[in-house]
Amino acid sequence: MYKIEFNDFFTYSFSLDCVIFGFREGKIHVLLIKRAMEPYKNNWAVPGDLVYPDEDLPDAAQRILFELTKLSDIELHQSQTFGNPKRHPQGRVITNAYFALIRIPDFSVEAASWAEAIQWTAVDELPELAFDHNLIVNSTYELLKNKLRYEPICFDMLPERFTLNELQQLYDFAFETEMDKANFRKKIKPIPFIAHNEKQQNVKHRPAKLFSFDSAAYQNKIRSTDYQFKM
Amino acid sequence: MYKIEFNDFFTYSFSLDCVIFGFREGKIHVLLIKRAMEPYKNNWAVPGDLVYPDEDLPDAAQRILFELTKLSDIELHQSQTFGNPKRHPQGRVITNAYFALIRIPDFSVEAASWAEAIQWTAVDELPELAFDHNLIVNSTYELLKNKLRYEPICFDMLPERFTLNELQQLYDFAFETEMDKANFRKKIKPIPFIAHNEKQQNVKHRPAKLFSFDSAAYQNKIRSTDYQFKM
DNA sequence: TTACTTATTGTACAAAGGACAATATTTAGT
DNA sequence: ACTAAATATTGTCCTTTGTACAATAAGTAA
Repeated sequence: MYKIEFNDFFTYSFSLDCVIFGFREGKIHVLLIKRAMEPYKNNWAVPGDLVYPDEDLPDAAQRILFELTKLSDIELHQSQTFGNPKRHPQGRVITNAYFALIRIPDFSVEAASWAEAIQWTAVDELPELAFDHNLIVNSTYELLKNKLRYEPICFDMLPERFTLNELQQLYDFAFETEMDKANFRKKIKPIPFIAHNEKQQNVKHRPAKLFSFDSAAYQNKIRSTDYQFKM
Repeated sequence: MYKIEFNDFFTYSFSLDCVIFGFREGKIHVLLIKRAMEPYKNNWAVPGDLVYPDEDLPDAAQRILFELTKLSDIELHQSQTFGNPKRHPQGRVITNAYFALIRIPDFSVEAASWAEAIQWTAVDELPELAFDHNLIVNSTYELLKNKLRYEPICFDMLPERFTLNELQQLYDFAFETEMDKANFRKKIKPIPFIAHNEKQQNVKHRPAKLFSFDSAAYQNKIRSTDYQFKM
């Protein structure tokens, strides 16, 4: 295994930053880490690492995500590349952003050795981040919002079983809208769902029905018809 | 100015490839260069170059485009980053693709010193290209098709004055459709055009009227209404 | 003047989208 | 058991958008 570290001779390198999104309490959140070392010690940042010399980018993304969250087999999406020569105080580091969508309750976040703390932060309440990470997160969030429109990736953030209102909350937050409930349901009609004989628990009003995204039926539908996911 | 070259000690580097699109004879074309040197000597490739150590990516893209086409002030869009460790036979070269849209007749292409030949090739007739350039061109073309749907960038490829049929030909080619002429015109109604008192020349039938894209009116419209370009 | 070719506009119907009302199912309190 | 309160879910009307296809207009070439 390679071991790469910043040192006095460091001048040119390539890194990969993971922007990890989740959905909680009606808002899309990003996983942030508090840096335990210089530069930007004690600042919040998104988890990233240098890419090994013979490592492919998707592999590096999986590795970095796993090292941080212990999650594997997560679909990772390439975002943009950021290469401003001044973006890293210690030298030229071109970084490639990837993003992943996960279910927040599915794992417990723990600060890894090089991180002092770790936490989920709502994307509309970001603090000032290390390096150009505000730019990275915001650009990637724009990309996410775009993908939410044309790909059924919202289900990677929602619980496996969710209510249609939770689904709408996600879209209302992302698109900054307040869609009519009835019209929202008409809009999502073409999406294949599995309706469960199970209802919301612990609410003090009529509980909503729980649904799952029917991935198999979706794959089938896009293959055999000219259906195109659209929100 | 920096001078960077491949040599025996070369192991790790960062380059930028420009995918330059244009529209001609009803088809979207890509500008290809025939390499005059190893590796992949005599193979076709998209123009690219190494990024200077203190050069920002948009600057590098402008420089490389200018060196090749002598065009400046062209809007460049970032595409994807390709980092397979085996993509370059002489070492690890991570490359970032950018793309530009230009009006083919607006300049004459000339093979630069390091290129033996240069030519426009229709995107549906690409030969086998050097490195992973087929992957780069195809991925970037997918991105272009997506942007054509939501941004009025088609006008960067069309002549300043064009017929509505030429506009439709561009979209029909990109989307692999054959839209109804009448319905196409209804679809583009919201787009602000300048209608000229000028007609197509040298056609042996009723000549079509010429239009231009009204950029100022478009900017105004998206600012003051909730209009969103959509094809 | 006429045939031919493509440009441009119109009409009728279907599908999708939005505003808003009506009904249904729970919990909590009496 | 009954009622109020809260949210879930469905339905209706109407406007906008999309599609198929027909009709008309304006050039060229004999």
